[in-house]
Amino acid sequence: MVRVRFAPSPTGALHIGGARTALFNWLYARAKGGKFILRIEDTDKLRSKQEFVDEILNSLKWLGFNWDEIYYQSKRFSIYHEHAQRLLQDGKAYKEKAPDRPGEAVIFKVPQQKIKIQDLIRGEIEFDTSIIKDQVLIKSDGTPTYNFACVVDDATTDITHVIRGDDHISNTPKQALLYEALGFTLPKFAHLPLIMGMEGGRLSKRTGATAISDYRRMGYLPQALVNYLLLLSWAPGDNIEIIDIKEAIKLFDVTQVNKTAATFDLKKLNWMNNQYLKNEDPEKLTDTLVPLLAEKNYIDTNRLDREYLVSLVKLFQPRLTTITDFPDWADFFFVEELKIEPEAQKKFLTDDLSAEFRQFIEKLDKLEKFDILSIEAGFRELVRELNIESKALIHPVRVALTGKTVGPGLFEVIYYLGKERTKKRLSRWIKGGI
RNA sequence: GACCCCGUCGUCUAGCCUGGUCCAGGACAAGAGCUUUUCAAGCUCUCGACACGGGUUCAAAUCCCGUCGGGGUCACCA
Repeated sequence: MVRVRFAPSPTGALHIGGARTALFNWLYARAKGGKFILRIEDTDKLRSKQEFVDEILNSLKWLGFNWDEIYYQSKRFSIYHEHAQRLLQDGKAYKEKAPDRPGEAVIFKVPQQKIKIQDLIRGEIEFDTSIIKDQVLIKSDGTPTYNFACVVDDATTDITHVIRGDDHISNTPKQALLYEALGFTLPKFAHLPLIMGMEGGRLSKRTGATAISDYRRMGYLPQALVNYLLLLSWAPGDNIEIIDIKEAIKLFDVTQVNKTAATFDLKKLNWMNNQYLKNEDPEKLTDTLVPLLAEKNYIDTNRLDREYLVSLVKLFQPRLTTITDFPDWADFFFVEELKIEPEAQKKFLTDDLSAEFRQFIEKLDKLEKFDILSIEAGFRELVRELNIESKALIHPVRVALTGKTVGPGLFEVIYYLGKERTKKRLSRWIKGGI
């Protein structure tokens, strides 16, 4: 049975690169009907933090990567010592006391040989281990080193496929030597290309947000982020780009993953997010929006007109790049003190439109039905009477009502704003009032 | 520096393994237009790449070699 693992170190948040590694492991496990195992590499007591463990686990859950087993390296120290002892007894390792350190370290005698690694993605990679110096297995404070703990864990938890970042290629010969020395069978390896930042080099905080939780906070949908990550170094074929995870499980094949490092492109992620957002169930979208709106005091969750809120969400849905665009763009529906963008006011509300606005209000008052079609009919009629272009009045009215030059169709805006609020906002620009 | 990995439009990629159907296809971005009530969406179009040089071959993006370029690793970090 296929058993893969994702082994983050809780010294920081789960980032884009880690998430992609987790995704490919998870996909492989699901595709093969195997197990996806999580291993928390918390041997570094100083840098590992519980908050990061929580953060990583939450991000993984949010992305939908459910795991079948979880291990903590900090709870397995006796296992590492046991295996180190074996190597000591076999004469494959020795102890050494460094002058400036308290205890003794266990060090692996690295055999000098040529070693060939079969990589599922890259094929055969050959190394000459004579340039590798003896490796510390157990540090003088008793904690295992990364390479040692990694090998012992992968072997004792029956990992069949090690799918990890490219940056581990040079660890592979060291680990292979340890497998041999310990008498373990070598798993299969697949080294994923790294994800680079737009400026070249590894994706880093300088280049933009790297933590998955940041993307969540910024209003990205987990499906969109996963879909985007999926397209980095892998393609489902047939020019498919938007693909749901179930379909991806069917099509995924590690051996078809690219060898080339991919650059993280926020613009494409944004496009992807919009694609998912406009097809998202409005009810669900409303659910995620409610806490955000409550936080801004835009709504009172105790007396919420949900149906009304859902219609507002639908109004903006095809335009959203991120979820958080909604509170920013739809603010005028929720606040009584309308903020008018200075630029917008300058552009469309400098001329005196008292007469036009007054007549529009009269039209609205005369409407038999206050619905979108009637509002538009009334508006068109007025424009005809005034003998002006529609847009000559549409733009100023939009700014007066929303404070912005961009937004949904004006007649929908008026309908959902309601007659009273519409009149009130227009009358502000009428000299001498209504 | 040594060792290892990689090199198709600005970016993500298809094609490469199994040479010809590729004067290289799709997507994002950019630009133009349609629609129009702004923006977004949608639709149409444009721009744009096989890193370079040698081979092999009737034929190379595809196979081989070299060069150059990019990246990674060289810790008692993980």
